[in-house]
Amino acid sequence: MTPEPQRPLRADAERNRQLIMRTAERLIARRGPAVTLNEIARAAGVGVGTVYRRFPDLQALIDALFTERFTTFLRLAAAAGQHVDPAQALRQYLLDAAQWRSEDRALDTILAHAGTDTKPIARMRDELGRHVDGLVRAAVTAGAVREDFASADVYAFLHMIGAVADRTHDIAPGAWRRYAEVLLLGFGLQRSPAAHTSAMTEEQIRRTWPEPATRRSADPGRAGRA
Amino acid sequence: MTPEPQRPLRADAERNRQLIMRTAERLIARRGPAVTLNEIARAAGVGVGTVYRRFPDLQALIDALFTERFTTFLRLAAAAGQHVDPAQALRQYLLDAAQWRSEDRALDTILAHAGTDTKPIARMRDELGRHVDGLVRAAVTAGAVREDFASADVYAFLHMIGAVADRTHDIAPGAWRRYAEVLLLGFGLQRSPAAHTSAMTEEQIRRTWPEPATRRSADPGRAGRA
DNA sequence: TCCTAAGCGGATCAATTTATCCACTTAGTG
DNA sequence: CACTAAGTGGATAAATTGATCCGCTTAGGA
Repeated sequence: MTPEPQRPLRADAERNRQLIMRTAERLIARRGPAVTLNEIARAAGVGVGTVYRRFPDLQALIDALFTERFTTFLRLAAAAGQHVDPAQALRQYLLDAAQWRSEDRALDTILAHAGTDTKPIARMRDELGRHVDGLVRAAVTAGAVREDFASADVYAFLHMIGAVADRTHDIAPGAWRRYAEVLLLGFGLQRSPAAHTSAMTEEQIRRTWPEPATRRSADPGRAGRA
Repeated sequence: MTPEPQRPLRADAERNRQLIMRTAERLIARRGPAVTLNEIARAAGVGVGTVYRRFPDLQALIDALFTERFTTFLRLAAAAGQHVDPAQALRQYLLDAAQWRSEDRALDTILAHAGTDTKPIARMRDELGRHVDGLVRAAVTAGAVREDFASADVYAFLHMIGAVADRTHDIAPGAWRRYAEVLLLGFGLQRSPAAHTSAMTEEQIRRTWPEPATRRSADPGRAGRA
């Protein structure tokens, strides 16, 4: 609930808060939303009480992580916006975000389980929306993408790349780039099939299908909370 | 474990087995891997004992559902193979599988959580692999796709479409088609940008980002069991 | 240095989940 | 129809999880 406490935390408390969040990330990356606050406390080497005092429940912890993540999206969008060439700008945002998405193994769970109805989050979402919209509009106007390209395509792009990245991370780490390239081509944001980012080997495919998993968390883990 | 009992089940038992599986699908589609066998029993209107006798645990139930699903993949691949035109064949498999993937809301969870090490499943996987390989090789030979197109791209395609479909199902049901088209274009399996399958509206985007979710199931729900 | 508000940790309890067991019912063969 | 192997359901034991509470410790201002 409380996004940021008014009185700053005592130094040790703040340290613990960070420790808890970093530990939670690690655990979430490994086990998905099935993690437990008690479990996180143990892994972080602090008492359960310490965790529960700072984060009433797992939801609150995930929301906090979500806010951090969202900030990163904003930063990337702003950075990309610096480019003078609209095509470059859009391409950079897509690729930077994709790269980050492919590296942060906790991101999917965090995005999927964050509560999204709080005021500050709504504000950040609007801001990101504006940034992305700007990038997209500029690129379309400049004729650098197919003319029906829209913001939705940016989000879809990231979801798609994320799906591939999550399933190939341990097997063929760079594999997502191939699909990023294919999508950019399909969107008309890139012309030629680019340097061969080759497909995966037989064995790599086998290990991707179906992908590993953990129980707990509507991983289709979807639906439910909404 | 037991994939198919040797002595056929008594009629009423078989009926209950089906009832349980159909109920489980519904519940999994709605709540992801967070479902409980007791919960399924209640929803199916049978006793817990009945469920546990047939399926020792949730894993067994999911494995059974997985086998059914895999059979469907095989059927689609075989059907697509009938086409004389290799381009048509590959395209049909991709689109049929994608459509099905977008409709079966339980599929992602089932694929993500199935145990994959059993003999019969390995056999089915090999068979599907051969089918898909055949489709891909024929299309490449015919020059209907970019020459570095590989089987891995087929699986990646489905993961990517699945990601979009799962997140837009309730909001913009046909949205996945747009991205299927973009991917086909990017893979060189299709030439022109096709009839405008337009992007989503502002409001639709907002509701997709981030998407709804349920706890439990490493949805990131990933990693863990492997 | 002293004092106290703030923080800490983990024993402990409530709630939920998982899974078993067994007295009762029923399909379906002879 | 009668008999029995097969199946049924749900009360309940065991295990796991979620969350609180409170006596002890400590940061950091006066």
